[in-house]
Amino acid sequence: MQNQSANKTIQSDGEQAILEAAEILFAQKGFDSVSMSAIAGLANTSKPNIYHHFKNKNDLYLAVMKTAVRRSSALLDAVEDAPGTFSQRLTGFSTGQLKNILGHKRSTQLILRETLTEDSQQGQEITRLVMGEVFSRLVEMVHQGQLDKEFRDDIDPTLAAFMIISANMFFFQASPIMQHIPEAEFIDDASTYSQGVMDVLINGMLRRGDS
Amino acid sequence: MQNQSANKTIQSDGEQAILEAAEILFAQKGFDSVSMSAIAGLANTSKPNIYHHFKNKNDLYLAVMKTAVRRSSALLDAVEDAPGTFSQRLTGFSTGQLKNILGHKRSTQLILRETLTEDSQQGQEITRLVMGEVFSRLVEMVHQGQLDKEFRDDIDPTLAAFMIISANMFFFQASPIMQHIPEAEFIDDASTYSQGVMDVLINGMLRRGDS
DNA sequence: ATACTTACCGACCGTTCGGTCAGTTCACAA
DNA sequence: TTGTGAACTGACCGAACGGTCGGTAAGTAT
Repeated sequence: MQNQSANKTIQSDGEQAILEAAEILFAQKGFDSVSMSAIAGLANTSKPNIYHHFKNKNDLYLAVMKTAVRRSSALLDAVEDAPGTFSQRLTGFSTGQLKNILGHKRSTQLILRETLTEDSQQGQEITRLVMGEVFSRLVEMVHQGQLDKEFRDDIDPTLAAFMIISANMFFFQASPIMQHIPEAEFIDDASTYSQGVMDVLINGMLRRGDS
Repeated sequence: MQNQSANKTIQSDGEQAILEAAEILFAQKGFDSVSMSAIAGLANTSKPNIYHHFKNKNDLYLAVMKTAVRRSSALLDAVEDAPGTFSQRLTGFSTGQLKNILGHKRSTQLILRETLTEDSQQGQEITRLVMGEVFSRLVEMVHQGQLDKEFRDDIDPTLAAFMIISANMFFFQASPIMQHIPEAEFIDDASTYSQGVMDVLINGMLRRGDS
């Protein structure tokens, strides 16, 4: 038992396999619906070996969440300081976030699932952390756009940011269901969707009399 | 054993208590995290009595979902054929839906939870049903607004409808987390939120040169 | 009174759960 | 070669799970 209580820095091969298997299963079915035996089976190891690396089921879950968060917030920095108008930068940020979400479906599902369970104090804190990060950057960007007289002054920047995030998150969440609703073709093309959403949103935020 | 397999028409007092307890717990923790004993305890009855009314745990869950859906779609008809511009009607519809969501948090949480679990074929069908209902009406309303030359022609009505729903759903879902983010004051006032969202959205959809 | 049905319950069953224990394998340092 | 700690495992534990059994209490129709 080397590094426990989710203070990971270096993982062995076996530990990595356990984390991956756990992430897959936890994202698919949720905490309680996944047994340690199932994780062990998918990771091609034994149940006691999991307890050799993690002190209990909850500790394993937290470790999975932490790696998910780390991965999610890593890809965020790239799109931040692009050039162009705030409309363009905002659109870039939004499409980037959606691409990020769809590129890490398991992590997203994991985090999104936490928003629906009242208990698990720790899980909600983690969620708040990763959500708050994206949120703050978006709010700041919108606010700068207002100071630059590009966006209307009478809209709440936090609300605008929230709308962008909600459009992306709900797109991900509702995809499997919307797939079966024939009218919604946009669900199959994330970039078209992102484009359309930001078109309406930006158009609604722009000052009148600008380009 | 009288009426089983979720083909309910009339419920006795005891059965109603079981359904209510089950709805509360299922919404709070999810299917697998709730034990039949816990439901029996909350309903002030015994576990075997639950099996007298429902043939198994899954049947009970489906029964709970059905009553939730019935309640959700009932409150929908009121706001449909209001007078006014399409902008006003759309705003009314949206605020009505959000009020409906917040007035039936347990049902909403139950349905929202189904969107995150891949299995449970039946549950997803139910979700698709109740979501599709709202969705269709919204799409039709936006489309009419376009034919009336009130809204831009170059936006996808299904996408606009989706954005409205996503704003409402994600508001509900993210509330407990946004509560702890100080910048987001709008989270405490649903009607202000709804107003702000629809302001941006409608503004983004309006034809230029109209009032 | 009798017979039948419905609502309900204590006790119990087989199974699976999270978690433990004693012990093995193996790499590597002394 | 021996020692040591980390990686790993089969067998097992008490507890809790979903579900069943036999039976009771109460209403109701005959």
